[in-house]
Amino acid sequence: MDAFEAIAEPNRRRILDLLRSGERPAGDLVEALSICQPGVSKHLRLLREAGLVRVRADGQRRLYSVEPRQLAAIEEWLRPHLEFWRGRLDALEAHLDKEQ
Amino acid sequence: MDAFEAIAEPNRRRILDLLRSGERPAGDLVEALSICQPGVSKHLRLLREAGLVRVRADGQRRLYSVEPRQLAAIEEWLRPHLEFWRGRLDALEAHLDKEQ
DNA sequence: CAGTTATATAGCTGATTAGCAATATTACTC
DNA sequence: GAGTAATATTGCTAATCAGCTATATAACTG
Repeated sequence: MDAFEAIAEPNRRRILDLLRSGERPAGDLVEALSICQPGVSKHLRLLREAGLVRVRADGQRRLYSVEPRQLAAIEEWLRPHLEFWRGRLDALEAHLDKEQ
Repeated sequence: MDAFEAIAEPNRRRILDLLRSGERPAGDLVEALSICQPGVSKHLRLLREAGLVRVRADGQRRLYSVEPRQLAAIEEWLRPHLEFWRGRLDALEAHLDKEQ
């Protein structure tokens, strides 16, 4: 699963949101997510395989944290689209200003 | 299907890429995509339902173009993540500078 | 070592989906 | 109106996936 598919699922986006405040044990995420523990574990695995999170062991717990490179890859796809349209909006505004 | 799911599919991202140069008839996209015509048509429908493209009729052809608002919505989810990590990298650099 | 806690995996089910071939629709042309 | 071109819809199949329960693994605690 690539990063685009990984962030298509709301619970996985929520996990990434929760990890924005720093690394957290899997249990924290289970509490926050209203799906069962194995479900969260599976999402974490997919996120890891997509390169979006990292794990390290801390005793019997696993601490997860965001791996930002793949998020940057998504932004790299998105940026040209946004730039193109930002340009269009700017041009429209300039046009309207001119008409006043 | 929401915008996140819509851009999870490579052919749909490719369609959006192709539409960056302006509106195009569906047939152009079929030629570019190496999947069958009904397949492209279905992707276009999903993109439309996700609010990512717009259509207008031109005779027997349908001209598709990008609708940027939903792409902006994706960027809005993404931005805080990128900002957070940009901040971390900046802090790291400052730290390393200080140590020299 | 027995019990407990934290997390992962396996196995299942229902839902969704990407692809195709075939057909329908709509508009244009003669 | 008949034929053709462009696109959409239908109906199918194989694959994927999110969720669950049950079970396994691994680490800590007495």
